[in-house]
Amino acid sequence: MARVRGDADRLYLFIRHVGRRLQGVDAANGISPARFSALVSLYFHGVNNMGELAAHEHVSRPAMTRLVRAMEDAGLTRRNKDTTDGRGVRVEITKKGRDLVDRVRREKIELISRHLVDLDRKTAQAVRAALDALEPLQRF
Amino acid sequence: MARVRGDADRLYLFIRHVGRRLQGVDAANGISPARFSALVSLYFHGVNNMGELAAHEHVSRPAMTRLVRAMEDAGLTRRNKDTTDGRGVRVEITKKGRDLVDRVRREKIELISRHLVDLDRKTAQAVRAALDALEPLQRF
DNA sequence: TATTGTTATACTCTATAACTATA
DNA sequence: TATAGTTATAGAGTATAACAATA
Repeated sequence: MARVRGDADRLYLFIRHVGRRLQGVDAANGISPARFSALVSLYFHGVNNMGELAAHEHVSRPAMTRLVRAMEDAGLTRRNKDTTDGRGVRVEITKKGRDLVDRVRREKIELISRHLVDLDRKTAQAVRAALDALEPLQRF
Repeated sequence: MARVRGDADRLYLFIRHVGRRLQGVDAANGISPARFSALVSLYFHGVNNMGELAAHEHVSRPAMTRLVRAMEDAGLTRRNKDTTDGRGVRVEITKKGRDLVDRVRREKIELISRHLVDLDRKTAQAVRAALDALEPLQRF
């Protein structure tokens, strides 16, 4: 058990440090982590209703209203009325938004890939096995 | 190489999701991620000079001044003059601060451990091997 | 009445520029 | 002059409460 706690501690520090480093890529591309994250939800997760988006991002609805307005001002998203519910708003990612996500995502993956590409086959398999095993940790 | 990029993508998403979940532990303990991170630097990394602390946390000095003041108001740190340089400030973590870090850290590690403890021996070894291999990713 | 989204308000974190005190 | 730290100011993100429009 002491060993498990040691591993958990290492994993925690790893996530903290690498996570911080990846945020730097957002900044270098002129987008905040909060906006980038919302944009990814719009792009890949098919979430485009305002309230759903707030829930998906674990953020209050007023906060999401502001994020969406900022993204809209930057030309990254568009806003449409919900035809089935007069109260609702559908948020849509623009081409410019998709291009930005593609670019930032590519840079982050490159950054990580540079380290993975040098691993020998056995170690690469260990990384894959670890990711498989740790997948449940992502659910929340 | 396509495989490496796929692994990098999975690792990126893993860090994003688990990182967000761990931040919730800070909030549940009434401390912001920024303050908790600075407190950890004071506790474990022997950094206690104001400017050093700002650099270590990748934050401007004015921002660190505010974080330290807030932690001080909460009784988590103490402030001493630097005896060798009249301009300098030494920040010291209090018992209350150490207790908080211990508690939050324990909760985060427990959260991760719950998933690691169920792994079979071979998978646990894969996780360790992965952490060893990915260590260079933490340097920045 | 309940729900969706917005506005109002307030607090935290952040950076840059200007300032004070010491080196 | 240069450096350590602070204060001043401004911008972004966040939440809760109060509100509008629609269901």
